[in-house]
Amino acid sequence: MNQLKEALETLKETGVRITPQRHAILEYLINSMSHPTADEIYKALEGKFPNMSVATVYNNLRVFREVGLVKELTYGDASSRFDFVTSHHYHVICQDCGKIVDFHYPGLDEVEQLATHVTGFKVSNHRMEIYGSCPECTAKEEKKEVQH
Amino acid sequence: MNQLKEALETLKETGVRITPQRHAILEYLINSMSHPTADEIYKALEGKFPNMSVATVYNNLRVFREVGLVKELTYGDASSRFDFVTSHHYHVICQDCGKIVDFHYPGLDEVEQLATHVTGFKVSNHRMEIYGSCPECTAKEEKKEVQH
DNA sequence: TTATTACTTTATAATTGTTATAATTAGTTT
DNA sequence: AAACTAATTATAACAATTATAAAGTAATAA
Repeated sequence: MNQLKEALETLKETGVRITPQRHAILEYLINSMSHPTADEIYKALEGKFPNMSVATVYNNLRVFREVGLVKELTYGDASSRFDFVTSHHYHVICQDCGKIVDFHYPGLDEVEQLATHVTGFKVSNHRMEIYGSCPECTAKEEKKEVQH
Repeated sequence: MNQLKEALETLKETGVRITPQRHAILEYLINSMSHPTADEIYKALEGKFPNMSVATVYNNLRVFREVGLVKELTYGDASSRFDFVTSHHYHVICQDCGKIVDFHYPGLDEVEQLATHVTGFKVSNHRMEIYGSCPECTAKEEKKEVQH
């Protein structure tokens, strides 16, 4: 149940030192139900750590990613978003407002297997995202249509 | 058969002017069996168009994307790669050398439908990529193992 | 304890992919 | 041809991220 405790345990096991900053970043990632950017994390912890550098946030997010605690979701020019890894899930992303909603679905093992077979790759993982318009944005769009 | 001709036809239909630069970029995208970055395209066409600006490449790739001729694959900080849209296919990406291989697979309509149902989003499309190690890199890796 | 070493954070500079801007050129429409 | 619109160029700006060097902190060894 206590994800933070488990995460800290993982850090210990992998020999990653648990600094106050790391603790805080992890805690924030777990509690935040959103998928924050590095900058959002940085700003959120400004109160607690007035001297913390942005680089620290980036460094530690990378550390967490390498240990497998955190997933990085990249979007070209825009900021990456970071997601504390819990169970296997995908993301549904609103193309209008950028909102990200978790979407639980069994892993696409079949696809991985076929890809292995067809390409000869040693497949390790995959990424899937679903794009569309969230209910709120869809509603707004329809309102506009009516006014025309 | 002639993809370039079809693409130019699409441009005409959508009222996008066919400039020499656009023609060349499209041609390069279609003939290149790789998935070039904007910069690669820029460099490849330097000979033909010594005065062409990088901005032109970016602008036109955006135009092509908006018309649906081209797909943009974003990777966080790293350069986007651009893929001329042919039939529906996915990509298998080597995490060691970055090679991208096309992978034909029926669209994941089922997943989109479920996402629509569960999240209330108006789903328009999805993105899937498979990551792993290509045969060449796997071989290299195994060679290393033996030497240890 | 003290000395040594390795890790971490901080502050800042540098890098890089991409976009915005303004001026120029080319194409279209009247 | 004149007026208008779109496209290209050259350059500057921007924003996300990373590299670097200095300073701080913790772990280990003597």
